[in-house]
This record gives sequence, C-alpha cells and structure tokens, in this order.
Amino acid sequence: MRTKTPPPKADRRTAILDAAEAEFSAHGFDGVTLRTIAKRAGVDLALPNYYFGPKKQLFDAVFIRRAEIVNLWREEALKAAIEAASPQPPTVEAIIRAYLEPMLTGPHLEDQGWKNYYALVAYVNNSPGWGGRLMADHFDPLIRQFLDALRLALPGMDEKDLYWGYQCFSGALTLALAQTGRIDHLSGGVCRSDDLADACEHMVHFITGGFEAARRAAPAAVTAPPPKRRASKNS
Amino acid sequence: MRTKTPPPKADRRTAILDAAEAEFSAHGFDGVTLRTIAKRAGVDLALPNYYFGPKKQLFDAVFIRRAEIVNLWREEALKAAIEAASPQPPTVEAIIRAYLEPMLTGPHLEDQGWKNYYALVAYVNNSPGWGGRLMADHFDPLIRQFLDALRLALPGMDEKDLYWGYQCFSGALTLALAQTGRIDHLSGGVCRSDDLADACEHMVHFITGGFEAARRAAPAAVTAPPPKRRASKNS
DNA sequence: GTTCCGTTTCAACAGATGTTGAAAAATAGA
DNA sequence: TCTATTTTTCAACATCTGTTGAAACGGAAC
Repeated sequence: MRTKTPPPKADRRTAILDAAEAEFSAHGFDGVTLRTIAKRAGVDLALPNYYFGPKKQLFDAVFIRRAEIVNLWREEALKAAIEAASPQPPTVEAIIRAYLEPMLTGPHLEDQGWKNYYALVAYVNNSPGWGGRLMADHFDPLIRQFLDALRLALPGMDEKDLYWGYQCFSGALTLALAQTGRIDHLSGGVCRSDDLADACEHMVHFITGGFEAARRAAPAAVTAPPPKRRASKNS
Repeated sequence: MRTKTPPPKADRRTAILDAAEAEFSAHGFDGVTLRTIAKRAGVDLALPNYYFGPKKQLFDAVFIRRAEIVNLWREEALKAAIEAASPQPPTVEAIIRAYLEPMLTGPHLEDQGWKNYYALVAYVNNSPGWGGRLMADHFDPLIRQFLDALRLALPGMDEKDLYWGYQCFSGALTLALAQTGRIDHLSGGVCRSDDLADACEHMVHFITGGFEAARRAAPAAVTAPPPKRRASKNS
C-alpha cells in the first residue's frame, strides 16, 4: 500500500538512501526498521544490506552523502567572505552568514531530501556517544576554520568564551535544523520552523549579537563563577 | 552481573524511574528495552509494566516526574526577578538568569539523576512529532510567562523577532542540556559540557546580547527576506 | 546459444521485543 | 490465625528484528 511508484528501474541505490534519510530523520536510528526503509524505497528487504552492509553503515552513508556537499558550500562562502573583506578580517556578521546561508538559503531547500537531511544532522548532533564521533569526523575541520575567522573578528576574546559562544550558536542552528514545529505551535503560526531562510535571517542577528556581547561581558573569571543561589533546593 | 545491589526492598517504583531515566536519556526511546531497564533497576521484567503500563507511559512518567519540580523553581525565580526590579520591569539579563539558573546551577546537579533528566529533555525537545507534544504540554505555560516578561524588557520588539529569539535561546539551552561532550572535544578540554554552571554563566551573556541585538537589528522585513545568493547550487 | 558477473528476489534463521496471565509471595486487616 | 489485597515472580505468547545463503534474473562478451 505504501510501495510508492514501481521502482524506477536503476537508481535503486539512491532510492534506498533517500528512504533511509527520511525514516532516520523522523524516527532516529533505532526507531526505523530495514523493512520500513525497503518498502519506502520500493526495493527488496535484502537490497540495503547488499549495497551498504549492516544497518549502521547505511546510516553513516546517509549522513556522509550530503555532508561533503554542504562542507564545500560553506568553505567556499567563508573564503568569499574573507576575500571580500580583505585585507581587513571579515565582520562577525559576515562570518555567521557564511556559516548559515549556504545551508539555510537557496534553491536546494525545495528538495524535501535536504530538509530531511538537516533534521538528521540535528538528530546526530544531539545524540550522545556515536553521534559526536560522526559530527567530529565530518564537520570539525570546517568548524575550526570558522573559529579561526571569529578569533580575528573578535580580537581579545577569551578562548573559553569563544567555545561556549560556538556551543550556543551550534545549539540554535541544531534546533532550527530539526524543524520540530514547536515554534509554530508556540508562536501561533507567526513563525514556521520549516521556513529555514527566515530562521537564518533572524539567527544571523541574534548570534552576531551574542558573540559580540560574549566578548564585551568577559569578566576575566578563571573557573566557574558561582552566581547568587536560592535558599534551598532538595537534592 | 549488572544487577546492582539487591533491590532496596521498597522504593522499587523510583528505582524503575531512575533506571529508565538513565537509559532513555542515553539511548532514546527505541534504543532501550524493558529488560535493560528492569535489570538496571534490579527488578523483574514484568514490574515496570505493572507500575506504569506500556513502555510509552513509563517514558512519560519519567519525563513528567521532574518537569513539575523544575517548573516550580523557574516560576519562583521569575517572580523573584520581577519583584526585585519592581516597579520597573526586570532586565533581559535578569529574565534569562531566572530561566537558566534554577536548572543549571545549584546543589541538585550533584545528583546524576538530574543530569540524566536534562539530557532526556534535550532528546525530547529535538524529537519531531510526539516530542513536541510532551514539551508543549509541560513547559509551554511557563515559557509564555518568560516571553511576557521579555516583551516588557524589550519594548518595541517585533513578535516574530521575539519568537525566533526564543528559538535560538531554546536551542542553545537544549544542546547544553544534552551534554554530548562535543564541546569538550572541540575545545581540547577548555570547556566541559557536564559543567552546566559554567555553560549557564556564558549562556546568560550570549543570549542576553542576542535578544538585544535582535531588537536593534529589526529591519522591518515583512516576510522572508532573500539575502544575497551565490551563483549556482544544484538541487 | 553459452558463459559470466553484477543485481535482485526469496525464504528462512536465530534472537530480541513488548506484553500478559496465572501462580506465588508478601503485606495488611480482622 | 485466617483472609483479602497488593506486590512480585515466572514462563510464555506472538510478533518483529537484522542478517544471510542460495537461487533466480539481467544483460553484455564471446
């Protein structure tokens, strides 16, 4: 009943990747069965294993497929921002835009596959354990390039502030990528979480302001500053 | 072999909740079996079902247990901030602190159960579908109180900017709650994702600056502003 | 045609999964 | 002590899970 159109003859490999992408992004790794993926792709149960090996390797293949593409986009955007501002370092806003816009704006967003992939990235980034390994292996090199650019754009910023700032940035982006629809419900329809371009434009300002405030507010605290505490709280 | 200490006689109910909390937060709903939970809690396989019904209801019970507590903490902190600033509205920073500090600072963090619960909240908040329902049912009322406070602290701010700002805020908090350890790896140990108090103090400045910049930068754009686009990008 | 090789199907496996009903044990009330 | 109620154990169920090996199919080379 859900067997889509009869399989398009060839191209079964990418049909499996697309189906797995949609299912994994919606239900997580353990919430998906190979039978569901095969049925959605319109192929036999044994075919995913034939092409990709065990389930975990199929998941990795889905994750890696578009990671390389989006990394190229972002690297190119960062280089362009640096070149456009040369010999000055680019502004914080220009760096944030180079980080976000290649992902969140552009005609590729009309492809539901890309939206599914972004939700998958959000899932991976929030998964403890093996999720961190996947993210680190495929995104850390590029992230370090952006951190280097931010160091130049924010002279005198403490390293700790920079990393915590990136953590905030990454969290905001991750939740946007997840497209959970929660902001739709909360805002009564004013904001739509599937409008990634809108999310992008607002994030640019918010995150830029966050980084600049984080540098300004640096209280030269060395370790963990204990703020005011309430009277009691049960353990 | 993993049967912990012999069951502490009574208190099997909370032993099941604790075990389920630890397992669900680490592996998600579908990544956990009732047998794993029962073994970790040191009880019989059939006992979780006896107390909580089917698996999904056990998950909900885990989620709800501490939600009510943390909501009370945060509501109390917001009221205190409002009262302390009266008759003026509290500052943005005071509101952000009231939102974050009850969760992220205090002696309850020495209880690993609370850290597990926070990771569970992060998991739920990033789960599409049923996750959003759980969050909305148990956290939206309090969130609306904070949004009301922010409206007073940020006069003239556009509603859309406010909601997208909260989305950034929520994303940053969610990733902090997840404690994935990714920031540890990325920063080479400078930041530790299990140091929630440190994350809190940095988030306060970053998010406060983000909200204030979001108000400042409001370009009176009506819908989705299409920023500059690169030459071509495959679909 | 015949052979060969990459692809696809089919059927089945061994094990795990959520759930349940009935028996057994513990607890409380009289 | 006997009874009634709650709690715990045990064993099993029907179903689903990832994976695999062998057979069947496809088309191209000879």
